Amino acid sequence: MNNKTNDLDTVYQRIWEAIVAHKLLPGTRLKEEELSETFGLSRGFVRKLLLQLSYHKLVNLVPNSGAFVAEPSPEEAREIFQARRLIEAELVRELASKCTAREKTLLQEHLEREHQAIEQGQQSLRIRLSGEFHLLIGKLANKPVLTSFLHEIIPRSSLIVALYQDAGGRKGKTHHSGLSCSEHNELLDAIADHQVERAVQLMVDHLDEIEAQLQLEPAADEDVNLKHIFAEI
Amino acid sequence: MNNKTNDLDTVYQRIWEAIVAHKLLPGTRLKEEELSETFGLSRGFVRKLLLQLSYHKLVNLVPNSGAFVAEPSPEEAREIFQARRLIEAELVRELASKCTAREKTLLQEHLEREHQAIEQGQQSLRIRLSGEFHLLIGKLANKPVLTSFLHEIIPRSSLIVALYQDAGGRKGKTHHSGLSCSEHNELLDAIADHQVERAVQLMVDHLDEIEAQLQLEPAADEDVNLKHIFAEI
DNA sequence: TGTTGCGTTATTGTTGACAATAATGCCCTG
DNA sequence: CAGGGCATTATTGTCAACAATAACGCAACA
Repeated sequence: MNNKTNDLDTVYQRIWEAIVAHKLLPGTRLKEEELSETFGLSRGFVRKLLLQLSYHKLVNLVPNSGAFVAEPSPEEAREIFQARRLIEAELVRELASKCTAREKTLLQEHLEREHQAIEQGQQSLRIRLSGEFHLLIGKLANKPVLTSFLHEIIPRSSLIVALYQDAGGRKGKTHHSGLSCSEHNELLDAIADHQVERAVQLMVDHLDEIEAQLQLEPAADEDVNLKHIFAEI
Repeated sequence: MNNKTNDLDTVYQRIWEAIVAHKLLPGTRLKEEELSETFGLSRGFVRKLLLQLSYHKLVNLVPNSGAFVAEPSPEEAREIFQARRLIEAELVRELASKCTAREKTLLQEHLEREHQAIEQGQQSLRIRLSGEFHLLIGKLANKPVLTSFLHEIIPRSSLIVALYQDAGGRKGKTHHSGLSCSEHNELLDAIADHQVERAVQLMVDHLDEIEAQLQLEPAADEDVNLKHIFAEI
């Protein structure tokens, strides 16, 4: 029962993967004691964990009530992608302007791992690596502030993609893993070749592509709306 | 000794004002027990408080060592302003496109309070209100994600301005309060008149103006650098 | 039968005591 | 007298018991 790897980051990642893999559905309540005995952590640690998850908007922390895995709205989803385009375009611009051979290698190695994950069918690993590619760009661009913003929204992006990609009608498109990876490859080439504006455009297109594959209908008018309507009091 | 207003937000704000007003100098250690008896809070609360301050990068939380008020580097300062230009240009663009009469009024009322603070010489209030004007723009633009980013960097901006504005040579420019406020006025007019690109330009210029008034020399080579140099181990 | 109020239970929030750790100063030794 | 190790002290980190709160179900009444 007790895995050896019970530090905060590991558990954080396990929960994150569970959420993204739809093992934990949006709205699910995460009870402190339950988590605490599942992972063999004290309740204090679980509390910290939930706090972190809530900072990243992966769970909703309601005072005196509990922690629930987040269900980002379509509006939220759209704004997340707007923010990503804004920030990542800038990061790519910076990196493409000054990308060294060493940095190119690092990006290539990362893409290689992405590729392996796809071949071996490790879906949740693939999603994580895909996100981390974008984070790596920010890191190499040497822009800690903008990159920290990315750290906040990329996990949310993953949740959004998991939620809206083939949630509704399931219109044939199962996974776009290969597409995403090839787009990453193309992007890397442009960055390494210092084709600044082309790289920027590729990044924007890439993000548009991901967003376009989501089924972001105007928002279902369920009973949930009651809460939203009266939340402003 | 025990003020009535000892909730978390209030204390957070008091500490923030102390930092920005240079009552608490960068590098100062904030001992948990000290804060706890100063504000009549339990150590647990103080811990939460410090955690929040560290999320906003106003204090540096070193494990097993303590909390120190942050000393943002010139590079950090520059990136903060770069990020602000990026984000706030977008927010202004959104708001200027769809600014209603009611929103105009809200902004005007805010500027009025700013004006009063200047007249009455309430410096720290003025700084806070000035930041809150920018946050209000984000809020009215109805972009929670981008606005949450602003919430993270505007307090840092205030700290940076306090640190670098008349820190070094003190070259005659004491305060630019009036300037900043008049720029806010001009910006408001452009937004309310739906002059989108002009408003965007005014915002960028405004932020440039603030940054230009800072003395961001390459970084003072004090003993502090030792820490930075060996921090990468 | 539907609803309102109350009592019980389950869950979160807080606190204070204790453990672990790092800073400090002292003493002992070369 | 300088340097290194050790003991002391000050400070942070953790935990477990307790308090507060909200969810739930039951029962009484209209």
